[in-house]
Amino acid sequence: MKRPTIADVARRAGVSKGAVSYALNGQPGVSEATRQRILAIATEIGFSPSSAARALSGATARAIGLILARPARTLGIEPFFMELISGVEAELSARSYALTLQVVADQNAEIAVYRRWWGERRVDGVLICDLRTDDGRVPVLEELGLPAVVIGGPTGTGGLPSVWSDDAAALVETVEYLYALGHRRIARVGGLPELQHTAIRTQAFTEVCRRLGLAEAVTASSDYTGEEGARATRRLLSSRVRPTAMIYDNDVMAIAGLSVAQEMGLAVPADLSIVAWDDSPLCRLVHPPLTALSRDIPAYGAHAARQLMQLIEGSPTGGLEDEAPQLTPRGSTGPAPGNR
Amino acid sequence: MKRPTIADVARRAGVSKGAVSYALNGQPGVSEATRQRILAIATEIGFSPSSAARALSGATARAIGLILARPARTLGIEPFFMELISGVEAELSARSYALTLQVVADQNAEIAVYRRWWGERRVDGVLICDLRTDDGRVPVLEELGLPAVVIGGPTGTGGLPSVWSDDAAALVETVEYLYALGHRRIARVGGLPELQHTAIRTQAFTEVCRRLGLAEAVTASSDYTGEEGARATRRLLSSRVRPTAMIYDNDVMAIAGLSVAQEMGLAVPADLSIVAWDDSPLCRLVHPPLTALSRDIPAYGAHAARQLMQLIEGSPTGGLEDEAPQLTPRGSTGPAPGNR
DNA sequence: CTGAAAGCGCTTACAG
DNA sequence: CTGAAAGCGCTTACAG
Repeated sequence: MKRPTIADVARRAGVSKGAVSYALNGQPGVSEATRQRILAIATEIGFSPSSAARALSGATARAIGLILARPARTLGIEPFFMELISGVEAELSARSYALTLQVVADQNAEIAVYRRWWGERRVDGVLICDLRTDDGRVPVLEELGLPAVVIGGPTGTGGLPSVWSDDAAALVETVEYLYALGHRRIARVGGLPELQHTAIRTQAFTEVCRRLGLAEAVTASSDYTGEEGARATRRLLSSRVRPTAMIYDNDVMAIAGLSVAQEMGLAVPADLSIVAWDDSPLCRLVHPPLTALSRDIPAYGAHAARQLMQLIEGSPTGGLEDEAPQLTPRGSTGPAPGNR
Repeated sequence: MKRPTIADVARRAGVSKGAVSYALNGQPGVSEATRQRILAIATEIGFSPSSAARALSGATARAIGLILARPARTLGIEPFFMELISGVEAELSARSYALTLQVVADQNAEIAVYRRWWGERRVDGVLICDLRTDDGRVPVLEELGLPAVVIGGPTGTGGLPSVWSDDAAALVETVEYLYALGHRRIARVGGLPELQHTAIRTQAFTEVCRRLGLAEAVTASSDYTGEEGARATRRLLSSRVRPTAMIYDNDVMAIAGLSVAQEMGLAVPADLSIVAWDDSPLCRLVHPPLTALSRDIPAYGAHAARQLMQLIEGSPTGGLEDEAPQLTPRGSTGPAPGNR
């Protein structure tokens, strides 16, 4: 089956190729009656303009890129990325933009792909995740002039617009909530320390603990896997004065922490309160269900995609502060031991 | 910054554009010395050939498509898709192929996107997931002549090659293992009944139970969410003669089932044995860790991608049977009650 | 081994 | 409002 081209539509409509192009793209230059006739014929013979030809004649590639630079084993277990992608897609598909996804080993590989995509004109813009402190991708994207929106921030994004949420505020709210429940020894299992949002949360944690006069404000670092979450929990719960509340930087580690607590004979929340960052269906699967910091991740992705579309279309955009994560109390948090 | 074109490379090398093209694509027609000089210049000025121009002049788009037609909420919680994608990517990136990903609401939307991609020449081929019994995508892809590999099967794929694993054999092995442990009342919480692999598993389950003389071979249907897994478990465990072992079609439902058992005061595995299909790190996070049917999902994705590459390059391919899922016993299965 | 040229299928000024 | 034509950046026969 030969794929129809614009010439086929033009011939059947008895007009020039230019007229078909104008009709399809909603440009002035054809009468309304002609436009309708052309559109009907295009639909009838199943014509879609070649994306390559369009891109080559100066229009856009109608595709954006997203690169994930995490090991496959941590990508799969975190619902975050799939939820983000589905939100991005919702925004893109409304405009028939495609999403080009790539999974790479590290940031150098990621940067190489940006350079290649730029040279190939394969994408009109990119969304970048997992912002690091002093992120090497930012200057490269700025140098290339490849439109980019950072998912994260708001600092360290150079001149790139970002879509971000106020993690510091959410962390402060969480610690104050635990403090109100009587907790005085609060520990935290943080994510990869080189990630910007980890640093923001760690700093907020340290500051609010100091302000409230909590001495033992330990943050353990991890790689988001259940194994590391369990190991960090075991270590913290084995310390001389063990914490009565723990905050985890993702749901998988929180669930692993819950298991460790149970294995060590501690009741949750009677002996230990647990809070998970990034709510997910997993948090409601376990017993007790986990108190979590919830946010609408698909919406987050959709907002980032919308900002990028704007940027590609040439409207300046200053980025967007999304809603801060909401503390959603469930069964895993309660009054501190000896405080009931 | 203006992006360099093939003409820039040709000018600096003092050759024609044709010569540059031959050099870059490893075609005969240039001397080795010239080729090396051209390649060095291309690297130096950061030249990558425009994917649009390449695609337009008859070469391939160097992209394949993958469409996921599941609701966002079930996409995120199942590690399956991300693991599959990371395996696909590993195969693609070695050849600098891009992956175009789309998330749609239903199969009609999916078919519409295939038609559009074909018309746009946006992808050279597609990978299709979640094969249904009497799947509407198969005849459309065959009619279009869009190269496609089915992830699933091996039946119901029409003339399309498929990469599949022997789910029936794995299910039989599982039931026989539970039977050997003394279980005589085994129930199953299956996935979406319209999916081909669900049907295959259900049929295998029914047959092996009949062969072993197990009367109560109930299969409950579900949508893979924890909520439905929990509901089905509650219903099955409340029946007059409750099962002593349960098999779940995904890990999330198995974890939900474990929670329900605990909530109903049943010890796992003393009162109830649990088996999860598709092992994942989640299965090792809970207590007891779940016995599971494990397979290498990234490898599965990589194999499918490789088959598709072959198909695109014109080599006929008959599909591939991947390894059957392996039963991995952990703490959630044990002797049937009264059989210890 | 190399160069000049046609052509892929669009978009978009430029004439009429 | 419409048509003829140039041009996007490649690839690939076709001459030399």
